[in-house]
Formats: sequence, structure tokens, C-alpha cells
Amino acid sequence: MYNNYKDKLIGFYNKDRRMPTYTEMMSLFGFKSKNAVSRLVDKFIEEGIVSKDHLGRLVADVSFNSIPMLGYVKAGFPTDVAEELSDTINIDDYLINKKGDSYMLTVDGDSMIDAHITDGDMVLVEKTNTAKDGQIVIADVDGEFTMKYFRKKGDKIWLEPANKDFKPIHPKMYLNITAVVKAVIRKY
Amino acid sequence: MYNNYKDKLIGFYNKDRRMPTYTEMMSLFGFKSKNAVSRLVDKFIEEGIVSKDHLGRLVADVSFNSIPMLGYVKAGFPTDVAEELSDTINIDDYLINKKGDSYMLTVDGDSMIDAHITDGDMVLVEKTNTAKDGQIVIADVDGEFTMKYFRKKGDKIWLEPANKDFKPIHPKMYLNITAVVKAVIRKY
DNA sequence: CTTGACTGTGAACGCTCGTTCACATATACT
DNA sequence: AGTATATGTGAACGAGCGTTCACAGTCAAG
Repeated sequence: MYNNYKDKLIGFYNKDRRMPTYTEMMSLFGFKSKNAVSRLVDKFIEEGIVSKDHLGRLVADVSFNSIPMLGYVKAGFPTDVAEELSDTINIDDYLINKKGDSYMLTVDGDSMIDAHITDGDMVLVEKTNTAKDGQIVIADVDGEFTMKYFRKKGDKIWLEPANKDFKPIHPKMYLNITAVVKAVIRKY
Repeated sequence: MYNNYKDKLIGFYNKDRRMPTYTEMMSLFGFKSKNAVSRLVDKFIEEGIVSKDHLGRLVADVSFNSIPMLGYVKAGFPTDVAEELSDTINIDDYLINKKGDSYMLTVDGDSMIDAHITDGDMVLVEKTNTAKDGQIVIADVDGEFTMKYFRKKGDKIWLEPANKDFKPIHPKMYLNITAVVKAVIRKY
């Protein structure tokens, strides 16, 4: 019914990264009165598409930043996506826990190929000095940075590649963990 | 110098997903006058941290939604990240081209394992009816949905798994492309 | 046709916005 | 000490905000 208006609203939001004012919505929707906008906004609020904060300003619903989650590949695409939506997610929110400590790195080399991280992939890492046995980490071993599995048995720590052509790395001097890998992102 | 203020500003933005008003910034920064805020905002604008739109409203710089890109793993972490930043990216913008036609699917099975897409990975797909030879697609073959390499030689089209345990799929009745895989996302 | 529910117009209102004064205080330089 | 610069306070201002009137046109139900 009002999907046309909603699309225009989302379009504005994606372009300007903020909600429009009522005056802006007048021209956006083609109204000549702010009251028409006001009534439309009330409908949006009822439907949960938008809400208002304590200042009366419009706040975009999470769906403005999200993309639909459709379940498993085998299930395929529902004929009417809108009716089948199991969920929507915001990729940023989904991946990033600690905003200030998150960084992206490009993977160089195939030493983690058996973990299905290939040359050129992007990894999202979170800065930290500690890791658990089995986590994939970025570490500084004797002055060289590398990405490997972190291994810890008792008080012995070392790094292990996920590629049988490479050998485990036992630190000669030191092994400092710089970050742990939280996600892998590959773009085609 | 003003990084403390900047952090608070970014904190507010991440929480409320909008820029604060000058009055809100007064309590946010601990000022008792809007003029102090006004002068601070002018500095922010000079530094390019924020800008103003045609209504005088504050607009967040792209960096508010972005996370730092640090180059290659081997380069490791610069001691002072702020000075070494080659770039920042917004994961959403980086991955998503057509907002309305993008969906997330969870991968089921290991038929694309040799393309380093494993069971449980998430794939970001874009709806389309056409694909080029070699692209990874979601397709409906004779009534069953699957994710495979799309192959096309001349006017012959079929699907190929990236797993030697599986055989190519030649359609008996039809092969309809539903979407192409644009990115793979794996979260640890 | 009459009635009532919608939907849009146009104008008015109070409120908060961002801006801009004059003035006070602190810090640094001569 | 004296002066300039930076930084904060407090008050005032016009402008645009979101809200809310009264009123006109449209459409479906009775």
C-alpha cells in the first residue's frame, strides 16, 4: 500500500544517511502540506517502520540498514520475499563487536589455506593481547608478523599454519599476539 | 588533542545512529555554553571530521561508519594506527551494490569446498537472472536450489561443484539462475 | 442523495535549533 | 606586569522544526 512512500524514505536515508525533515518529505512524497506528511509518518510509526526519539526526531528502524536473511541455500528463494523473511541483519553489527578495536587486513599468502582463508581474502580482526588455543591470530613472532592458528599447551605457546607445506612456528625470542581474527570476508 | 571529544561524538553517533544537537553536545562534552560547542564543531569541520548539509545539520563523515584498513597481514600493526591509516572502509558499502536486491544465505553442505566456501558460511547474493561463465550462482535446477559454479560454453549451460566428490549438474528440464554470489562471510 | 471516514491543503503556533553577540577566565609570549 | 590568543560562559536572536488547528475534496456504504 504505502510501499512506494517507504521506498522513497529508505532511498533518502541511504543517500543522505539521515531521516528527512517534514518539509523535505513534502517534496519527497509530492505533498503540498506538512499535515499530509504528519499523518503518513504516524502510519509509519504504527507499522514500526520508524520511531521518534525524545526530541520528536525520526529514527530509522534497523531494517533501514539491514539486508534480508533467507535461511539456507537449499531452501532457495521464496516467491514473495517479504512474507518469508526469517530475519534481517546489518552486516556491520553482525561482525563487529568492539568498534574501536576492529581492523581490516588483506591476507597475503596461502599459509591458512586449509582453514579456507586464501590469498587476497580480507580478515576482520580485533586487537587483543590474549587468545585461546585454536583461535586464528595475528602475531608478532621474533619480529615478523603473520597470521596462524594459535596453540597453547600448558605454558608452551606456538603457531600452526593451516597448510601442510608449512611447519609450526616456535618462537625463538618471543611471540606476541596482536589481534584475533573474528571474520573472513571474500568479495567476488 | 581533541580525540577525546571526537571519541565521545562517535560514541553518541554509534549509539543513537544520528548526530547530536548542540544542546546534547553540551552535556556530552561537559560544556555549559552552546558557544563552546559551536567553536568545537567549527574545528571538527576544518579537520573534515564532520560537515554540514544545506540545513546546517551536522553530517557524519564516512569514517564514523568505517573501520580502518591496515594493508597486508605481513606488514602487521603500525605502532600508531592513526598515522599509518591507508584507508577506511564501510563493510556494508564495500560489499553491497544493489541494496534492494541483496540477500544473505547460509551455506549448507560442502559442494563448494574447493572454492573455500564451507558448510555454515554466509554468502551475500544479488538477485539476477543472468550470470557469466565461472561465476558462483544460486540456481534452480529442475526444481532444486543449489549453489555452484555456473558454466556456459556456446549455448550449453550447466553447473559445476567445487568438490571432486560431486559431479557436474546438467539440467534435465531447466536451469534458472536466481542469484549470483557476491561475497562470502565467515564469522568465528 | 446523504453520511461518514479518509486524505490532502493551508495557516498558525510554540519550541528548540544553530548562530552570534558581549564578556570572563586561563595560558603563553614579550 | 602587560598584552594577545585561546577557551569558556551566558544571553539574545531569527529561522525552521514538528505539531495542530479548521476546512475542502474524494470515495464507499447505506
